[in-house]
Amino acid sequence: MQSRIPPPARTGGRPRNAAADAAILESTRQALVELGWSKLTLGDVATRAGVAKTTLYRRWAGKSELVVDAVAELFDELELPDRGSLAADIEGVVLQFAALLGRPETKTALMAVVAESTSDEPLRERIRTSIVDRQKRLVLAGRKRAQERGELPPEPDPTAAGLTADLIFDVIAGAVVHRALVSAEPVDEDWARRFTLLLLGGLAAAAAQTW
Amino acid sequence: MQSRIPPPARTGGRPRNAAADAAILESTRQALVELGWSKLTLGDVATRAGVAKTTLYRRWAGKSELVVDAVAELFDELELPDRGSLAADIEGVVLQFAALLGRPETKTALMAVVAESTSDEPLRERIRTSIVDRQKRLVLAGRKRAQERGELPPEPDPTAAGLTADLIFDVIAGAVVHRALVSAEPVDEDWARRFTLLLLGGLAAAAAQTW
DNA sequence: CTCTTTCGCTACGAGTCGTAGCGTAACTGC
DNA sequence: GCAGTTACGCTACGACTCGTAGCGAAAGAG
Repeated sequence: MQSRIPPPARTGGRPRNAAADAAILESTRQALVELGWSKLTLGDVATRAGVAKTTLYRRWAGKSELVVDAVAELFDELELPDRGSLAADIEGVVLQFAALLGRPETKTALMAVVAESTSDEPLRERIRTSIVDRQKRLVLAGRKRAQERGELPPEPDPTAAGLTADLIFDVIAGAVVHRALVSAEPVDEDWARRFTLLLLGGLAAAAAQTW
Repeated sequence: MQSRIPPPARTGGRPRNAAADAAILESTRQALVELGWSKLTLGDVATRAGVAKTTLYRRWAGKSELVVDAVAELFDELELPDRGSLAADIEGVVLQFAALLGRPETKTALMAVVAESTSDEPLRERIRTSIVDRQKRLVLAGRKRAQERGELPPEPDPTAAGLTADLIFDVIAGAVVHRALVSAEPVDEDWARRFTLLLLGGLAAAAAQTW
């Protein structure tokens, strides 16, 4: 599940040190904070984790795979508490994304691995399952909840529903990422409120508030 | 304007070869296509451009700065033809962004330099003025045009108007980037149409179409 | 006790980085 | 012209990182 290079799964032999995995991933995050993506070296991570460099290469294929696993763990924390309304739930999602993207280790790592993935299909798939899908869960959960509340109509056509969900996910995640990393402006409660207003009601609603 | 390291601007001395600048930037884009960001080396770019490696270092501080300039030139092409309505103009912006992000050289470079900029403030500012602001122009022009058409109300408060413009820009650019690079799905006319519908009318309008 | 796998360690060739030093080329002002 | 100044191409260099190979020792299974 975690290691890119799985143990041979045969019987017998010395088992892998599971604690080393945790130490390596934690050291990776720490190195990301202190050095950033580009200056992070696997040799340095190995030293921090107290393992040999060769052990690292026996478990992960390279820097990208290791970093994806290291930051993916942070996305496990994502949840979507029921805040009572669709608008409040959206703000909750936005603020959770923002909190994760605010961490220095995710800031520098996420964009870098996505950049790598543009010419590495297996890596892209790895990112999708380890990180992206864990975010998308929240969107799907929020929509389901809104439908149960009657805030959104049910969906007869599952194909169209999937397309719309993908669209909404790209809009939410994309906007937060762009705001946080490209514009480099804070994603605070005020911004989340205005974004939610725009998403729910469109440009007309946003205009009614601020113009 | 282009070179990160400006010529001393004093009188006398041999002038810089301007043609070399163009050759270097073109070679950089070519190398990005063939090698991608991570495998691109300055030595390789210098060889392609037919200049010495030292010349490259005399003009640019490093890989990030060079690549930013190389891809920034592509963003000069951005324009916003009047398509007659706000909706059509938005679709035009989306498709123009998508066309740029579809190029392999921008695909791999944009995310990488943004990742670098998370721990390099001057680089971030450079990206802002060279790339981001050239995109934002289109959003501002589209809004102005829509106001002249009467599709959007005028804006008395310039501060609030600026905040809203920033918000809309993050939503549009973020969604397109996320769709194209993270989700790795095509940004075609169909997607652009559905996105525009969502942006103009909000979730309710999107639901009315597909649910 | 044997077989199997992992681990830490050392060492290595290959490649990249960014810079220094040198001689030459190109342009300006006297 | 001629001196002063800057850009250029070239070579060479130490420092660093990469990913791997080889070794002996450790830890479990049967």
